[in-house]
Amino acid sequence: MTSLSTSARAVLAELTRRGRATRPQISQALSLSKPTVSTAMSELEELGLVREDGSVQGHTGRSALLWRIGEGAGHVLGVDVGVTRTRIHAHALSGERLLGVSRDVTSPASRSGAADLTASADAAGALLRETLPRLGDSGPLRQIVIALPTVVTDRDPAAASQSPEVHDMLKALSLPPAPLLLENNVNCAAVAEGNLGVAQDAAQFAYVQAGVRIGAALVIGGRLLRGASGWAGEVAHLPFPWDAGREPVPEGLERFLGAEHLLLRTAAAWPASEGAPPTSAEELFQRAGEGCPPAQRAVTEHATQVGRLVVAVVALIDPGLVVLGGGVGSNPLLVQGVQETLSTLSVPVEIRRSGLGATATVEGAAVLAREQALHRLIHA
Amino acid sequence: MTSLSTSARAVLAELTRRGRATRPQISQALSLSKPTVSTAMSELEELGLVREDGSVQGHTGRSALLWRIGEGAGHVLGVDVGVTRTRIHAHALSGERLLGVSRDVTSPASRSGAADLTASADAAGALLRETLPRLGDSGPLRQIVIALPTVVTDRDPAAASQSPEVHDMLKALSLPPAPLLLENNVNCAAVAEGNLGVAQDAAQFAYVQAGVRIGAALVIGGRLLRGASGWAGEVAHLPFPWDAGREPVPEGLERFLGAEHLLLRTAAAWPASEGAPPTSAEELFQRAGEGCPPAQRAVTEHATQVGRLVVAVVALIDPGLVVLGGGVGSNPLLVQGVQETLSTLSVPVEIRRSGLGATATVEGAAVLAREQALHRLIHA
DNA sequence: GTTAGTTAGGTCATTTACCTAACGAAGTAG
DNA sequence: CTACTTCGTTAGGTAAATGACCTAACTAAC
Repeated sequence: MTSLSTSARAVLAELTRRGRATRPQISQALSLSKPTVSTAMSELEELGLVREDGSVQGHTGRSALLWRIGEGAGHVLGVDVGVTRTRIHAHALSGERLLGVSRDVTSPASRSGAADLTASADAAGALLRETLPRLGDSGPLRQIVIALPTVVTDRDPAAASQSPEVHDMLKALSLPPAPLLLENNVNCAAVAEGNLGVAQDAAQFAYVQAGVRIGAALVIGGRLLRGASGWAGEVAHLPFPWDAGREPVPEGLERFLGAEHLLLRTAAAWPASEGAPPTSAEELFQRAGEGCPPAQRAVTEHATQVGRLVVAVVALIDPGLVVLGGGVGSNPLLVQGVQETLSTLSVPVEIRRSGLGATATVEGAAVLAREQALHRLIHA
Repeated sequence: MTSLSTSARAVLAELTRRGRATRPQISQALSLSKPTVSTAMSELEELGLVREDGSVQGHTGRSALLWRIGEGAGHVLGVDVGVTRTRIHAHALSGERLLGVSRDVTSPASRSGAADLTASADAAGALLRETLPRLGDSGPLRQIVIALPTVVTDRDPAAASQSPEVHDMLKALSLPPAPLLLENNVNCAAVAEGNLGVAQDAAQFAYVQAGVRIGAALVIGGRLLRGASGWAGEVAHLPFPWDAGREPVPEGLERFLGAEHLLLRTAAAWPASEGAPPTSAEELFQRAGEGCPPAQRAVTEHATQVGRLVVAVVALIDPGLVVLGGGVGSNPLLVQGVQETLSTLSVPVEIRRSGLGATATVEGAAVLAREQALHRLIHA
């Protein structure tokens, strides 16, 4: 493809920011003259990257044509290779969703919570092969982002597939040929919160996911903080307990704050008079909401501990906003307890609960894929 | 001043990166033609921003002239308003140091460790008035950065001086008219490590300062991570102890890891057979180095606790490199202990001790001032 | 000492990528 | 219908950067 002119790149970038826009709008936003915007737009139209889409009427004066990203710009895939369920979303480069499908991972490993990537990848691969033909003509596939429930040391699959586990997973997926990036699933969920969820207005925020496992992600100025080798946000490795006299356990926080251990602790403290203890986090929270005292005690205690993790995050990086997500973290009862724990802190911070649910990860992957594809189109 | 042309800006930026460079070097680095670089350089020379400085000989072919930032580019001031000592460094925009002076703060408050900004500002103001005339003709003063031992919520003094404490401090300083920014002292020290110290090769790193007080700073991609309201790195507010059964103390970590409490704990555990316990952190570390068992025990224990703080930093943001600084933190014995504590962690990380000493903060302030001044020259 | 080869640095016509000005087209307001 | 406003195109102009070419200055080798 011939390279775009500078002004065409600028116009394309502005158009992706606005979704739909008229040439006079773009002209004013970029401080470019009308002829310059017109020639740039023609250049983009000839490549199929933009197309006319209606016009603005009702104002005085001649009505302006509206423009948007066209079909020739192509589409992207977000793939969530999850432990219990795998999901695929396809988005056009214009931002509209073309497709969203999901499927359970049926494998013995999925119940223990251990990350059996191959089983998940098999499921995702099958789903992909059924789904891709349904996309029809949506232009070229420009980018795939795969969300993984593991630390992603190398986002570039060429480097990452030197690890046999990743290599096997990629083979099982049998992806169509397109640029590919790997990303951590918590990072993806955080991106979704920033673009589609409750953190859209925040310049920076922290995302803390509490569920079967516990993880965090940081977004600063719209960019993920990945760390020197992809380990940023892996709070499972925090020393816990952290006390002067006691030796902390490696992976201590994971064992302490994960859903499984929450249930074990709850069961241990459960009085016989209340019947059988809850067998899932959902049940525990439901019974706490119904006023069952031992369930309330367990939830309060757990919220306090998650709150201390949040305090640590806030004291270190002062995100201004913390979004709580995940099966346990997005529960309103938990959010309230976390807020109380934070009240002693002098750092100003807001807590919000995620409203995106289980699809946050795929949506984030799709957003990242679209961003990456647009970046390549615009800056190269 | 008339505005610079685009190519002149690019040439100036490249020249500040390289210090000294020839036109062909710049031409190649920026992919600009030789005539373009030459005209841009003439433009800069006419404004006094650059000047010839020797030539490169010994190579085959005609020898190229070397260029550097000139005197007309002016100079900047870094001011460290410290609790016990105040320092001022003046740097030319070329980077070379013009002046470095310091003075003790004589005030009752300085001994208790409480931040009496006014006393420090009085001392800094007096030092400034004596020092400025010595600068001679170094061109215009383009930027002042003041390092403060407090949280800096607003770097812009216009906004910050709404707080009476900051307002009084600025009044006591009676600064010459020039653009002014405030910055946290630990942040400044971290910048110094990244530009002049042991972190020059690191794309990102964390700086942990342990001394009378404890603080941290994060540098990502050459930029300070300041947080939403300037509280990033204020690890003093971390909950401690952090245990399931115990209630953490607000400001707990500060009380636990500060030098004063290290000495109190050491004295409490000091056996009568060893004579009087150490009265300063320097003495404690010296006696530990000489093989005194109770001193060694105290140092080891303290290193373990600092190590756990470092583990928390690493688990959250994976900096890849952690620089230990401050009166206590930069001691080799402490660094060793921290390294051992980190050995259980699966995140790859390197620990280095700061070699800059007590001037790190001013130097960082001067570096920030120079960066800011260059940024304004180049991008406006 | 001389000459060949290489690199620095300047001059000038040309291209590129914008801009402003002006005008017809297409809408609204009265 | 007339007056007015805004859109979008055409024509002409300009500043910045380029490529091609030349001279200057230096090194290496004979």
